[in-house]
Amino acid sequence: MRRGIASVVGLRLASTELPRGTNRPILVRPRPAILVRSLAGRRVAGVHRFGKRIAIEFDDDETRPRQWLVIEPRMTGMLLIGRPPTDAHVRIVLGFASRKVPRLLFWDRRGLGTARLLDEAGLQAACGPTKLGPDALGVSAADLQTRLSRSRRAVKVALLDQRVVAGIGNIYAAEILSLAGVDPRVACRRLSGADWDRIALASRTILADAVSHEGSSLGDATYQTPDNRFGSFQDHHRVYGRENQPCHDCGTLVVRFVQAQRATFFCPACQWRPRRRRVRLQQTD
DNA sequence: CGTTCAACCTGGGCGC
DNA sequence: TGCGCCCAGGTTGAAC
Repeated sequence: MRRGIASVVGLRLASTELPRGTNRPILVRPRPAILVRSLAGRRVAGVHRFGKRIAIEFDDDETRPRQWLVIEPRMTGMLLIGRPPTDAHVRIVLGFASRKVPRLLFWDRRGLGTARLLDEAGLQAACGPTKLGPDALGVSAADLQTRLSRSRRAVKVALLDQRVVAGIGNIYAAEILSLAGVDPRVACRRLSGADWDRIALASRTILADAVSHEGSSLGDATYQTPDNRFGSFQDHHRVYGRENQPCHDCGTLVVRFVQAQRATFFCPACQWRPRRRRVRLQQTD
């Protein structure tokens, strides 16, 4: 998404529109009238990604400090230079005086996304290390181990915590643990160093692979790149969305269950619980 | 500290 | 065809 909108860098804003949402408008800060005025005539100095968030950076000028429009697409939000899937649900239209890139849209069907114009301190508070852990595309086993080795949380739930590691969502948490061969239900403190090695490697591998396939475009969240290409990573999913279908590695049927109010998919044969260290009573069968 | 639940929304899919 | 449910790449805060 970030790379797809990089062509707006250097362009100057000619207009900002916030079309009325159907029911409730998406969360925009500051309120629309002020946001529009704050953005008028600004030049885009850069586009950045912090975990799942995109930050469009605007130069400072005589009256205004350097600021960042931080966009959280959440479930169905997309940044588009091309056409929106529907005319409804266009939330923000940034117009540029450019033939090549006349506009950048934030489209969000469900409207759960947010957009906030922040100064340096606000950016730090929203996207700094207190809110976001190391990026999942480059996370190391040591990063994960120092944050989670004493945690009692189930490893899949912990991987979804953006303060632990930034950028892993529900699809990729399942895919990462599948590749790593780790049971999503296991408490973090039960995992070994070798487990963390495999999880960190799987995180980097799965996300790099997903990015190169331009994401997963499935039913609800039909992701499109900013220039309207659909992702294809859904065709490479090991477990996500594959309930009752055979595991590609062993043929066992993929299981779906709910964990922290989110669907979890895993192969119960390839992703086993580690044996408890505590001695168990002998079974007398 | 960890888990569960509700809330914020729209719309596709499914069973009846 | 219509209706009611369940489900969905997310985050937050309250309650237990």
